[in-house]
Amino acid sequence: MGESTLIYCKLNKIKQNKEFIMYAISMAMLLLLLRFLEYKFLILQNEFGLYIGIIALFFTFLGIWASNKLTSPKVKTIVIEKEIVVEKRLDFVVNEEELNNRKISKRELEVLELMAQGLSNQEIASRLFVSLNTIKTHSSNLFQKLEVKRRTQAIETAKKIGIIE
Amino acid sequence: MGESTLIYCKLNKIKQNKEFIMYAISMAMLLLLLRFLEYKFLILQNEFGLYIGIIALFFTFLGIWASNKLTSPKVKTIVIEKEIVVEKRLDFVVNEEELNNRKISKRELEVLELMAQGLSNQEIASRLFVSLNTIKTHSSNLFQKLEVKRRTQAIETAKKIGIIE
DNA sequence: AATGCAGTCATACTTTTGAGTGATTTATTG
DNA sequence: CAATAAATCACTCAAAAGTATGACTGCATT
Repeated sequence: MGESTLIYCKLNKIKQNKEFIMYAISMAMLLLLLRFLEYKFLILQNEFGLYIGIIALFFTFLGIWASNKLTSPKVKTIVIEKEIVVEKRLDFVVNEEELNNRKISKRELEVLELMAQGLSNQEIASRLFVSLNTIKTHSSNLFQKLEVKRRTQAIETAKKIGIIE
Repeated sequence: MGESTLIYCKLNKIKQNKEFIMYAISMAMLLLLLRFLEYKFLILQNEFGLYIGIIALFFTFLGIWASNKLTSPKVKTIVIEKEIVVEKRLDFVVNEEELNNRKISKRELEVLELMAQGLSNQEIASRLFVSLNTIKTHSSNLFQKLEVKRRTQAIETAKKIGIIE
């Protein structure tokens, strides 16, 4: 009786109850088959039936234990690829080299940025608290430095060479 | 001797040699222990030794089989996060919805694109083999549909709502 | 002290852009 | 067939953009 509780505990520990119940039933049937064979071929005496059963049980669980403990576990690996879209515009940095090469001043860059936002010269002038003529001068100088003729081209070029976002 | 080669073949088939060699050794020792017990307690006769061994082997492999076949495999889910840097310009698709909602025609869109490239109205007219006045009409209509006042604003808005690159 | 540069502003002038209006032609669609 | 939308063009007028030139200031470098 002490043995059966120990077996029960082991079964609990393994935690695959359903399969082991099925297995226990098949095992019990095999034992019955053996008992039947005892009488058929007169190989065993009655008093040794229990002993054979214990041997069978012991080696069965030894096999289970060996398989569970010494065998590397079956692992089914499912690889899920999760796509993460990275926005490119987040890490915008001003191309300092172009600014230096073309000698574009801070003020000119300011004007260029407001231009790209679609402001008129008058609006830029008001925003920066200077006269309309000053903005015209700045933009004229800008066009020369960017080698363009119009503000739309200036915006296009400036974005391409990376001096505005 | 036929038995041991059979066992060896089965062990080979299972392909977990090292653990099963250890197991085989421990099993052999247990059989020796049982043989020792045979003489100690006089439970078994010599002629049944082979029978006991077969029973032990059979139930051992039954246990191994049961453990391997009836055990559900452990599912290991590996989530691989795959970073995809999206070039904003590469996968550009025209926002058809905005075009339809604002009722911007094909020709107007053409003019808008050339505008964004920095062309003047006269240059656009020459490019499309139409008169300057036609381009003016197109751009005027565009500005109304985009709810802007200037071409620079038109470009800005058009890019934002995704109707041009 | 002299030089150079960025930033400012002005004046005069030309070109481009844009608003407003109206008209014609050509498909397409109900 | 009539209605509609798209595309075309013209004309006028006003506003904005852009060119060219010169000048003044403050600041830093030489």
